Parts: sequence; C-alpha cells; structure tokens
Amino acid sequence: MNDEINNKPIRLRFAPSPTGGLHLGGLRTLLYNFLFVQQQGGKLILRIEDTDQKRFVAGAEQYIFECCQWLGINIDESVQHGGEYGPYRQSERKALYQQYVQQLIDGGLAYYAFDTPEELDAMRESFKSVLPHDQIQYDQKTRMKMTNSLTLSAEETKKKLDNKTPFVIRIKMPEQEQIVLPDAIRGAVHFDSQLLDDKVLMKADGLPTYHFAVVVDDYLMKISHVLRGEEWLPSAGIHALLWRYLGWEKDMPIWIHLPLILKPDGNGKLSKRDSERLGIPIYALQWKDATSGDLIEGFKEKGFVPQALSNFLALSAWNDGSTQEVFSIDELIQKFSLERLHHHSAKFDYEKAKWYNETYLQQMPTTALTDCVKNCLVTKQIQHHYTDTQLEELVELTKARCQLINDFYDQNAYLFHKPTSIDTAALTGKWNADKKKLFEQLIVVFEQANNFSHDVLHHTLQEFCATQNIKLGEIQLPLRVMLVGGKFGIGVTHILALIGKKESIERITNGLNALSTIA
RNA sequence: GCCGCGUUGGUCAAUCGGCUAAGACGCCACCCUUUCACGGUGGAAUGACGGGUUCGAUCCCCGUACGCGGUACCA
Repeated sequence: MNDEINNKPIRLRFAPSPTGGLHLGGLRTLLYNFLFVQQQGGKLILRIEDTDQKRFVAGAEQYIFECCQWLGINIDESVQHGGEYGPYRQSERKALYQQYVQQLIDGGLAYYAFDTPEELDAMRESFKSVLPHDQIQYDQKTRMKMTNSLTLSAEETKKKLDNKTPFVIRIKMPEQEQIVLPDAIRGAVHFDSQLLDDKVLMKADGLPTYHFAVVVDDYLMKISHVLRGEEWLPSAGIHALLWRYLGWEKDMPIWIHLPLILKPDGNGKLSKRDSERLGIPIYALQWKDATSGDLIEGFKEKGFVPQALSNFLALSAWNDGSTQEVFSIDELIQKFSLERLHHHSAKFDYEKAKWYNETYLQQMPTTALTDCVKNCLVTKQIQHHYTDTQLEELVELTKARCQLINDFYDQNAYLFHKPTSIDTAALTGKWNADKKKLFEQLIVVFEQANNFSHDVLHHTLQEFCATQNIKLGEIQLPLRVMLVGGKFGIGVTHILALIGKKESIERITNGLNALSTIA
C-alpha cells in the first residue's frame, strides 16, 4: 500500500543507542519494525546510534544482537550482518555528515556558533528578566546576541575557524513558518518554527547530534518508514525541516510514532528503577548494570519463552479488531497493520504478560517444555536423579499450575527435596494415635511393595483402606502433608511414584515424628 | 511556563453516529476436586468535565481538567 505511493522498496531501521539494556519500549519498537518488514518483504536495518561517546556502554551493542536472536528477530543489515549501506555504526560515519552540514551552511540554513558553555549559561541568566518564564533558548530571539557566524563578519569567522576555536553548527530556524509532520497514525502534526530553537547539528567533537544523524542516515540508507517511540514526536518537526533543507523532501520516509509503555503503578514512563522496585523484568535478557554492578533479570531469566513475550508486546499497542489475543509470530506478520496501531500510552501489565506465558507453556509439546525445564534446573543447580521420562511425566502432571518455566521448580520443590517443615496445623483435630498406627502399618505395606508405579500404588492404597475398613480420603490428607509439608501439590500417588519407595517411607517416618507433637 | 500527544471498568481494550458499551487480565462467588492448581458457570466493575453539531453522540467539533512526552554540544 505505502510502497505503491512511494514506489520505493520497504526498508526499516531500528536504531538504538548502546547506552544500556534494551528495555520493553525499545523491544516493542524493534518487534513492530520486524513484523512490518516481514509482512512487506522488506529489509530491516539495525543502526547503532553511538554519537554520544560519554554515554557509551561496553557490551550494550552485542547485547542488542543477543536480544534479537532470542526473540527470533531477523536483521538484514547491520555491523554484524553487513550490507551495502554501511557503516552501520554512526561513529564510523563521521566523515559522511560533513558534506551535508556544509551544504546547509553554504545555503545559509545553518551557521557556526562559538559560544562556550559558560557564555550559554550567562545568556540564559541575562535573558531571565526580558523573556517570559524560562523560555530562554538559542533561537531567533537570542541568536543575534551570541558569538556566531551570523553576528561575526566573514573574516572573523574564518579566523576563529583557522585558529581551531571550538564550535558547533546550528540550524537556522525560519522566522515564521508552519512545519507539518505527517504521522501515519496521528495525522498531520503542526509545529510553529518561531517556537523552535536553533538545534545543534554538529557538536564540538565533530560528531552529529541525533537530529542531524537520523536525517542523513535515513536518507542514505533509503529508509522508507520510521517506526520509533513517541518521545521523538516533539523534535520530528526539526527532522522534517531538515529533510526539506537538504532537498530530500520527496524521499522522506513515512513517520509512525509509537506510544510509550508506562509504569504499572503510578505515573510516568517505565524505567529501570521500576524493575528493581517492583521485581518485574523490563529487559528481554539479563543486563548487568555497569555502574552499580547489579545484575537485572530479564524475561528469559524469569522463565518466559520468547514467543510469549513477542505476543504480549505485539498486542500491547496493536490488535486486529477481533477478540483474538493469542497470535503466532506468523499470524502477527500476516495480520499486523500500521492503521491499527494505538496512539496512546498504556501501563505495563505484568500479570497479563505472565498469562501469555502460561498460555504458551500449556500449548508447548511436552518434550520441548521438558527441555526448558531441564535447562532451568541446571541454571538453578538443582541436583536430582529423575530420568528424562520421569521429567516429562512431571511436566505433564504439573504444567497446569505453571506460568513461568521457573515455576516447575518453585511449585514442585517438594519433588526435589524433603519438606523443610510440616504444616501440622493442617491436621489439627484430624490426627490421633489410631491414625499413627494406621500409617505405621502403611509403611509396612510400602516396604513390601515391589511395584511403586502410580497406578499400582493407587490399587495398593485402595486395598489398604479396604482391609482397614476406612475411606481413602481419611489417609490422603495426612499422607500429603507428610510427603510435601502442606496442603498443596499433585496427586499423592503421583508424588509417591516420583520420589520413590525409599524416599516415601523416609518422609512418612519423619512426618510421624513431627505429628507426634499434636497427637 | 511553553510546545506536542493523549483520555472507555483496578489494568489492557472493542466500537469507526443507533449501546441493553464486546472480550481479556486481575478480583469475588459457586461447581468440579477429600490438597493445591487447571477447568466450568456466574458476578461486581467503565465512556474525565462543560458546551456545541445531529432525530440520535462513547464516537464529530470547541473549550476546561487531568495524564504523558519534549523543552541539552543525550538519544
């Protein structure tokens, strides 16, 4: 549809800054970029926006690729995949930007500014009395009072440049002009150039700012659609103006500004702090914070499968208009549409995310799920002697109660080690010396049993109850409490079969000791 | 302050002028189950406010309020 209008190949880019872990919002932007590209048969470019060396974090770039891999997101062009529009790291494109700023300067659309940070501060101070509130910025109201190539003569400017005086290059905002940014989901967004400041295009270190680099790179990389976060909308007017100033207006990509993901509670954008504060993941994969040294768990470490995260994320700012909520990646690719993207922010609902994961776990083939559980047990360093067949059996029996992979251990810990305490209160009033004798006899029966499988045990218990002339229900609860420590868990005969004869007898014996205090 | 974007239950949301306002998560109750879950059935719970436009506004327009974002030689 859009490709026909523009008559140009579909090329999208995801352009993160390597300044830390990739959080939920970035992940979702990445996912939407991917879905659209897959649907349209286009290309997805991953561009590293590392123009701020001060904020560079080692490892952040590699981490982004790892997230893509875990989520199954295919990148066509990047520092790792290559491509004909490289380099794909902005710091390596430094020389490329030069000719385009020069073009703007020659056209009188940008200018050199020599003001030092101190002079800028002084300017802000001095204008406090004449300008309303704090709308003091480097703009058409103030630029003629500053040290720049607009106020200096050509010779003076040349002298400063020859002397290697530090400078930045600023855009010269037009005096009075309506700038229109066509956003595919929000319609035309208008900006008044009079209220916009003369943004820095090139910094003193010779690297471009974001505003200049995106425009140049999106043009050179032939980007057809820009799907990025809403935090860019206020500066999108400047980007649109630059596309025009550089003479590329007819090649301008289609803009789509995605809503933000907000804190689950309270107000504001979801942040790293919320992850720690609420114990919820916000990264796909664990991220080690370089400054604090803290290791922050991601969705993967919490026990999510990537398909569930993708599905949850995809539906957090889009739906197909039906009541369907569970979509495979292929369905998402097929049904995704720009038109149905939401344009308002929403709170992050971790409960819902877990529900998605639960849904995916229930649908997974037992063998695949068992593999996940085995990995989980390894990372948790849980010692056990279960065979693969037994683990598969356990997965089948317990998956209905698991939302996260880790739940297979957390919910079934009693299958891996003896209960640390016995909830004797659960049996108050239901325990006496007669019951104790009953269980002592049961131990004898178990000791003589030569088949400890689940179905045989079922008959064994029934026969035992018949000979004792009691109902099965009378021994079930005490037996459960002795085996697992409380009123929870899967069926008792399954527990007995899984932990085995020796372990079962030990637990009953221990249980009888613990219960002697209430009898 | 200024600029931009938003505003349907506790949360996520459907509707594209006809509403007795879907559905999901969460919550509650009951059923199933001599445990806990799963499952099943049911329930409570929503259009920020004020003006228009219209036979009719959740839906369109204008204000107000509120929320979010931006306002850097950060992205």
